[in-house]
Amino acid sequence: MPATPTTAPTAHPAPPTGAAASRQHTLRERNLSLVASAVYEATTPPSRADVAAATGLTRATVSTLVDRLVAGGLLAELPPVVAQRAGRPAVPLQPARRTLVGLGLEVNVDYLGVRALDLVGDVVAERVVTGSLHDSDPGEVLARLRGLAAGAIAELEGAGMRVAGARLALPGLVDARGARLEVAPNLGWSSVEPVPVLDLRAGDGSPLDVEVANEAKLAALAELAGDVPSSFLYVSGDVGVGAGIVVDRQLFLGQRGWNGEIGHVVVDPAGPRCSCGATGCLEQYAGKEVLLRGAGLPASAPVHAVVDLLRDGDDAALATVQRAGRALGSALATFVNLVDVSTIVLGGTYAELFGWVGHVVAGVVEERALAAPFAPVDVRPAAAGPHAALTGGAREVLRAVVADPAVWV
Amino acid sequence: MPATPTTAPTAHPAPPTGAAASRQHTLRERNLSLVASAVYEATTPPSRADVAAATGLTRATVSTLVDRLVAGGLLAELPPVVAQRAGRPAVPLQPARRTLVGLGLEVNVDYLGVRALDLVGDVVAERVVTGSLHDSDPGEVLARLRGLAAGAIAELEGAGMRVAGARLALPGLVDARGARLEVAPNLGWSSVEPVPVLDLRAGDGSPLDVEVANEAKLAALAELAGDVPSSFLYVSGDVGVGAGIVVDRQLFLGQRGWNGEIGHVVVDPAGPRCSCGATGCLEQYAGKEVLLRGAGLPASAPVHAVVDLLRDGDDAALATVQRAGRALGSALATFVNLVDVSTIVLGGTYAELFGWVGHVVAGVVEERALAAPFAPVDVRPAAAGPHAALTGGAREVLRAVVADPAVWV
DNA sequence: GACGTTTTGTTGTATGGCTGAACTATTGCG
DNA sequence: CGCAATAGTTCAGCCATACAACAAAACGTC
Repeated sequence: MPATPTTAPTAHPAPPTGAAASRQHTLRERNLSLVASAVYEATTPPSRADVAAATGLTRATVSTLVDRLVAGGLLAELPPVVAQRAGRPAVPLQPARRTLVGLGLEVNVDYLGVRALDLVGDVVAERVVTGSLHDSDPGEVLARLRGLAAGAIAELEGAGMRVAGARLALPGLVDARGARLEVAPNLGWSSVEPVPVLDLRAGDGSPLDVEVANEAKLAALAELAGDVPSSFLYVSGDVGVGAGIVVDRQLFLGQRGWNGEIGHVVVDPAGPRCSCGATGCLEQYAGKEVLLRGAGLPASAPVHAVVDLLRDGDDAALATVQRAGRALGSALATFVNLVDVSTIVLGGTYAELFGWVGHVVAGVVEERALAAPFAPVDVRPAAAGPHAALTGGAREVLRAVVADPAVWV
Repeated sequence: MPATPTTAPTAHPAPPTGAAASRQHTLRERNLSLVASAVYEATTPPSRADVAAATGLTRATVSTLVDRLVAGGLLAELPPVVAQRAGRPAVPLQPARRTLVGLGLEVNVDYLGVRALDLVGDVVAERVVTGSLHDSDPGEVLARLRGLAAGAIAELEGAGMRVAGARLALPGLVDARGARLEVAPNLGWSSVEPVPVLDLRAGDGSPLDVEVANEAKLAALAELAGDVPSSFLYVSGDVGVGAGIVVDRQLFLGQRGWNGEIGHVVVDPAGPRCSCGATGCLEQYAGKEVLLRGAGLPASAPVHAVVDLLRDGDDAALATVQRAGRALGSALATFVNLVDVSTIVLGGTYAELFGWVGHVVAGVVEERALAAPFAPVDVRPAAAGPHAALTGGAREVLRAVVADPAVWV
């Protein structure tokens, strides 16, 4: 720019505005990513010709790109299927198995764990340890997590796989660069930089790419593995209530990745006081501990205990869950009005209680969402299993690989 | 020369299968856009060498690209300034004046109008007609707007300018393609397709690229002309209350562009009934007509009348405005928690009343926004003048031109 | 005021990556 | 068995950029 602040005149300084110049090399990187994505996102293993048709590239170009990806261990050729039509049989392509893996890490209030996924989505390693981490010591907990992760990495590399990186899910506010946890109220952590503490390394000693992210956001990404629309809202119900916004299969993060804090939406200004200082926050109606206590159970009981009470037709449990459903519905209607998505995925606690809260939430949302008459809002339970954030974190690493495969070939 | 309908990505969500193959031609288009943007966004007219340094391209490449843009009427060379240092003096580059223009159109409750901006941001044509359009007939009103626009287009083309396209701002829900207005409660319109009704054409008869968008969102874009951070929330206070979310200088639209409907956020479930069917919506506390009536004025009075009362220390006006400020603050805190931005720009009615509502809003937001302790929320009045959506619409057209200049050279 | 220095902008020539068309490979079908 | 159909490969051509040398237009300095 004209008055370039501090640019050295000699070297190749990165452009300040983020948009980089396109050279021929850029072109190849983009098309490499395009081809990788086409294979990665296809429902049936496509041939080179299929990829060419899907991307608009010529078969010649696709061939060279595919060859490179196969050599780099990102794609694999399957044995040619017996064709039922004329012509040379196609060679189906698939993401490679057991070559590159992504690591999902998580520290949450009730457990900590590691999960590794390869490019086809298979879980190739997993270690989960349960136990309360309420008001725990970050250094001590992260050291334990480091142990779990190091074990998994050693096991994976022993089996000939490369670890592409890791994502650490935490139930709190994480800064923009994915380096620093500002605060996680339910863990009792604040101002923690977990990456250097974890200090994860590959077998050859080279440091692993590790980034921290919010738990609800990574859990949202786990849903993308299943049959879900390209835009949705994921609500993670636990002790706190968080959310992830996915638009066009991509996380929307806002300015600093601190969006989706639905737990502190005002449900009723005259409601009970919340730990955040305000009154009538959603968490005071639909937080896990409030739900448990409302059903007459200790705050540390498993959610399944509430389900048992509901099955028995317990009045207190039913009333509490309905009250929570109405509050959640009201908050979600606000969310839908402000963010505009037509699918809401209820995860965590709410997935378990879906049979009892689902229709209550859907009813209130339908009533208050402005766009509902034109596009009804679909409320559904989460499809990803337990510890969804682990899967989401691992998937996120692999997504980054597919989005920029040049580094790995 | 003809106003070719552009396929450039506009303010609306891209189709799902976005990524296209990159060929050499793509490369040139991208770099052309990069160079155009560099000049367009620079604070001081940069030289070719400055642009090369900023983009990372070589001076040779920048030269050929700039030459093409100059020939196409997107850039202009300024007379070389007398250099105060050694070396051949640089030729400063600027967006071209009076060559390509963007058209902003608007139909709102109190007025309709047209405004044309050229690439340097000068207003080169304007026609605004005031008068109530409450419960008006779409066909009749759009015919009047068509007259205004056609007059402006003829005037501009008479002066040798090309019209690149137009954006029509409407106070309601607009569909994803920017073609159809679903509903605009305060106009009493629903299910309108304004583009064929307007049927705007260039002098040679070729159809103009016209897209419809929400008024608050286009008004938000108008703020980008001034000194505003790259991410902010714009709130447009009028009869209804809408908002635009800008992240990284780009509108965030959600799945279908229906986000930001803050007017129907629940402030108090026990509050008054709203026209949308629910109770206690923000609009019932901070809508323009509620404000006016609360101050003892007729609903059709200008906002300035309230300012006069406030200056005189009128108790009813003061109480009403403070109540509105608290409600708005509460809704905005929710917004900030859900979307994560640290700057709130108050526009429309609230810009005029800023001296009285600003600190009230800021106080409530600071209290309820979860991230406030780490990053205080800045609440400020809008900088763009009246009818901001007109400016925003025109700017949006020009942004699309700069983002894909290949069509216009 | 001639000359070296510095910075800008403009020539060439080289190179990398994609296209398009021709070619080979492998099947089904009559 | 020959032909049509489809998949994948080879190779010349093209296009946009990089790189390097050069021309242009200032300043500084003795």
